[in-house]
Amino acid sequence: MTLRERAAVFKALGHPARLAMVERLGQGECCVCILMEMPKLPKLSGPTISQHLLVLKNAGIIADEKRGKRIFYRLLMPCVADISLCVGGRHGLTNMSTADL
Amino acid sequence: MTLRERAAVFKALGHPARLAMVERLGQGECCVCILMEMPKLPKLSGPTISQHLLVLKNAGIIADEKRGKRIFYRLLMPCVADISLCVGGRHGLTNMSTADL
DNA sequence: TAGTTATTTAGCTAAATAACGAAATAATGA
DNA sequence: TCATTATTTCGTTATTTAGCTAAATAACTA
Repeated sequence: MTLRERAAVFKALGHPARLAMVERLGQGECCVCILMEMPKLPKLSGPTISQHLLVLKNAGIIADEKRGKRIFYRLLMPCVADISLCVGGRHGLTNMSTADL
Repeated sequence: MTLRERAAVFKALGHPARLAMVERLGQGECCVCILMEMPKLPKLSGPTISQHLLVLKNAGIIADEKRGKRIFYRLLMPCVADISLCVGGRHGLTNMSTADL
């Protein structure tokens, strides 16, 4: 993975709406309809949410799958959910676990 | 640390030049003059480098200190250097060490 | 003091991003 | 088949970002 590609991953995470989505997806896959109702953020329109999801998908962070009328997204890089802990908390990764949430 | 602040950290890391600088600073502090000569990137002008460093500083990722004629930068969040490993490599953080470079 | 080196600040332009509403697509249910 | 629901695509606008050159600042050296 090149420097450029790594930077693209961080860039994709560099928006509050997208980071919130990724943190939510860290708990397990969910459909767009759920992501559209996350209370963490000022309510964004459907199209805007959709665009943000596309950005994350293009960076290789998430993948989508259609099931019936809905589209479900899931995290392809589980570590990015942990990264938020690292950045948000003590500044070292060693001995970190999800219990630190 | 709020969602917004965490996102700001990722945003700051989301440019190849800045990510390269952070990865370099992960090996220890250095002055701007060194960062300006990193071979990893297409050569950027001094002012451009300076602006990138300011972005990293505003995000709380690095700090500067003047010593004589030079200004030295160092990493305030050592974990961000490790993050690059996580994103670039296998997608989990457990058992990661610098040997994985 | 004047000159040199290292770095930042200011001012600008071009390109990228974020957001929206309207329209399109796709799957289901009546 | 027609309407409904879930989501994306399109077209537009406002804002932000990345890069440059020129000028300013700060610390050393002759």
